[in-house]
Amino acid sequence: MGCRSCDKPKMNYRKGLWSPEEDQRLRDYILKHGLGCWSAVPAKAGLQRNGKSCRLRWINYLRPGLKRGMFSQEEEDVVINLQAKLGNKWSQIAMHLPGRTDNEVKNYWNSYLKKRVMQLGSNSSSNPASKNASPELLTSMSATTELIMTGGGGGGSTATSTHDHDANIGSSGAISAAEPFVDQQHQHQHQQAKNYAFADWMPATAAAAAPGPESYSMSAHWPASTASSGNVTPSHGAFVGDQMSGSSYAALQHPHQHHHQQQEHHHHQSAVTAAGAAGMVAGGGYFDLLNMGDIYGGFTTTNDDLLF
DNA sequence: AACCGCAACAACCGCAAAGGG
DNA sequence: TCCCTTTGCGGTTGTTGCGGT
Repeated sequence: MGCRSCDKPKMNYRKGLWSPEEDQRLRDYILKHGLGCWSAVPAKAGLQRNGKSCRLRWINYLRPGLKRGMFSQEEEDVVINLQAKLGNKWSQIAMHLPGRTDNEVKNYWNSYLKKRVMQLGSNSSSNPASKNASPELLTSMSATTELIMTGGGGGGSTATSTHDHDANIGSSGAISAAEPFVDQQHQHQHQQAKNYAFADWMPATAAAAAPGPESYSMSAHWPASTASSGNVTPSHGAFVGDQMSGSSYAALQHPHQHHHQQQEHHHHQSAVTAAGAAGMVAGGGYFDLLNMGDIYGGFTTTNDDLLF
């Protein structure tokens, strides 16, 4: 694992959000050279980031094949089930969700699912909707709730560690997707078609059709002034690949209502625009246009083998 | 209009495992 | 076998923007 040939002088690494330029550099470098020694990437790619940051950025955001957008009902159920069975083993959970990263799963759990599970746990006796949930799911959810409850009350959005409770989790086995969980509470804060379309992967022509900061997808945190500076030339494409067809991810279209629709709209309207230019499918899973076989040839990232 | 609380999520931090010299 | 470096993972923090008061 060691990579002594990659030794490099210490330097002041940049921190914080990635600029489009940095993304472009990293992406270009990896597409050209493939994955290798992360610690060498910053220097070779001309980035003032540390390798760790580059790796994280690649895995969580730039990597082709990532599915952005709302979690489908199936994905949600898988997360709930696996969280109950495995605890906070986000990387393992993410392995069952092609296109999702552990960070994304973790964030989704911490910001939404955990509360929902807790809420469900407290309402399950009186909530008629719970009757429609599969026994397995309810079991797992109650188990999850128990784990959370024993972890301490707490509110807020701060993550509460629930792992290392694995021993308490029901044993047996096979992880099966629960039946669709009809939940009236699903008029919830589920993320409505986020559709941040991986827009920076879109072809330049498509990007040109969706000009402005909006075309920079979710790094939308990046100041518009920078993003729209014109220095960035997105050169990638978003597409809904064959990976989607025939899979349960058709369910990405499920019509969850978003409690914060306006907020989501604000956050992601840009990408919708971009996606419109690049071609998108309702429900919003996005895959890269590039030939994944070419790109993934030498990749060893955690979920890669599951993606394609 | 200003302030505050909250939600969402990107990114950082620290630790442990893995692997080469 | 030990030491050092890299990588992977999970927890946590920081940033941004919205809604409510």
